[in-house]
Amino acid sequence: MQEIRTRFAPSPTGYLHIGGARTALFNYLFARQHKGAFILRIEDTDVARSTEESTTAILDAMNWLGLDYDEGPFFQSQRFALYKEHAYKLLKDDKAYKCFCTAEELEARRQEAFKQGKPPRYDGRCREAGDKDKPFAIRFKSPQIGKTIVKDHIKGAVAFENSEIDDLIILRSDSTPTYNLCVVVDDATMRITHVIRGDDHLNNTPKQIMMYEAFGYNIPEFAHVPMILGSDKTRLSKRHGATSVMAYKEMGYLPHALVNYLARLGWSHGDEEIFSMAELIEKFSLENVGKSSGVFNPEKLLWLNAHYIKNTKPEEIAKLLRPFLEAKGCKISDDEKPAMAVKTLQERSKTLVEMADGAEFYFKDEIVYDEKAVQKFLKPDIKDVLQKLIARLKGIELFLYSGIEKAFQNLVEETGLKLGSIAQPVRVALTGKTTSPGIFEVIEILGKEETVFSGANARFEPKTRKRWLDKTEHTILSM
RNA sequence: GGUCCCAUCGUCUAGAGGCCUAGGACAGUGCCCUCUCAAGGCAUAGACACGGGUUCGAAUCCCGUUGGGACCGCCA
Repeated sequence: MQEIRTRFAPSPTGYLHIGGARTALFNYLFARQHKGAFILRIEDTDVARSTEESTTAILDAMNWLGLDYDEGPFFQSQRFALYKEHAYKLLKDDKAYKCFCTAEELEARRQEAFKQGKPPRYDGRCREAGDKDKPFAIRFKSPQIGKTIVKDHIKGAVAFENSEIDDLIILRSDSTPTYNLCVVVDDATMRITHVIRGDDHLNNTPKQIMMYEAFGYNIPEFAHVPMILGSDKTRLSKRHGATSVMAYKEMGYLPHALVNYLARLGWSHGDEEIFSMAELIEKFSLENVGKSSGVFNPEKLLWLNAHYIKNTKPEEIAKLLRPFLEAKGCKISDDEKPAMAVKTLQERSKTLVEMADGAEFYFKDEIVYDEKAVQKFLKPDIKDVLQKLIARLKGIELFLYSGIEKAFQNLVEETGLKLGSIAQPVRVALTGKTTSPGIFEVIEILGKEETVFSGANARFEPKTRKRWLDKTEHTILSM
């Protein structure tokens, strides 16, 4: 049984985008499932547009997504000799010819054809031109009779009339190779068995098949996956929001949430929605990739992200959260507190950015008070109750959830107040906001010292004071 | 303009001729739970683009129409 080999072949002209990531993922899954090899190839034959930064960005993104490759990255720019050799071989075999038309002439003819509403095809005029003492490009002499059938794992058999396919340039007049030549040479020499790529390449495929045949190479299997569209059903672009994979990292997404989302965009396994990487590798199949293009739905991605935030160990989330907290100026000393804080926020955060916002107060000596919240909940008439609460909290030996809860309950019984009318002011006093994790857990994590002290120092005047006061500063509640 | 691809709820999709009064998920709506915000639970609304065939029977097969998309480069 032959080894399954797939490849992802981005061109380094920008960051890794959502569509590319999905193509990479499908190739990765297919290779892993068949215990084959996943190869990364950088298609940088267009020297003018390719940049090293793009290559790095793509590598970073793949690494973040967990798409590790077995071979590569290979750079086409380092294989020019090989392509040139192939082009000249075809020339020698009379399967290609020199074209002396200039780029300008070609462009003018194309414009003219468009104007007349005709297909802008090359007319093959240099096929019989022979040799001239002029600069030339090399064109592939594509067979003009018969049909070429693309047997595609997703689209089925797609037939093209050979007469519709024109002679494409494989070697530019500056001796650099073009895309179609490179892909064929590389896929053949790298022994790629399955070419899984976007269906924008479907129309190129017959040309490539012709070249495989001209070289006498085996034709790989093809699978053309449908495009990803934006909400208006046009090709996904920046207009529709973030398209860069790494932008999602910055927005606080978990890599596996994106992976899971991308896998389910176009592929399905019955009614299942949640897949671990291991499950994806086990269950993925090209047969279950849909034929139609799909709209990228940020809301569902967000839901998946929330799901994984909820269902990942707090310690792991804490690790991922750390840079987000530090970006907000939080100083993280120990490892225990972040994990505890995370635990209280997992059910209420859809992204790590959101979680960092919610966790900020745990880690800052100074918190920002929401003015409206202060005015609404920290009224003087609550001072008395707060004072009583502080006294009770002070009396707790083991400062844990159950004891704290009991302190509140006792106070509720004693004062006849509703829990809410006590909890809300305390929440504002401790967090500066009206929304937070459960107040008992907040108090437990903050600890006795900080709770009692900041509770005592809670603002009752709309000044710009922060929660944590220096011990020497005066307190509003006299203690 | 030519070639090619595609077509089930708003979105992702299940559906391989009878299991479909079309299932699930996200988003929406309502209720429950509740110290806030969430999460969760329950319920609800919502689709086979259209027209012809084939068949006892079609979301499923065929043809056409319409609508979307991709490609037509000395870009990849």
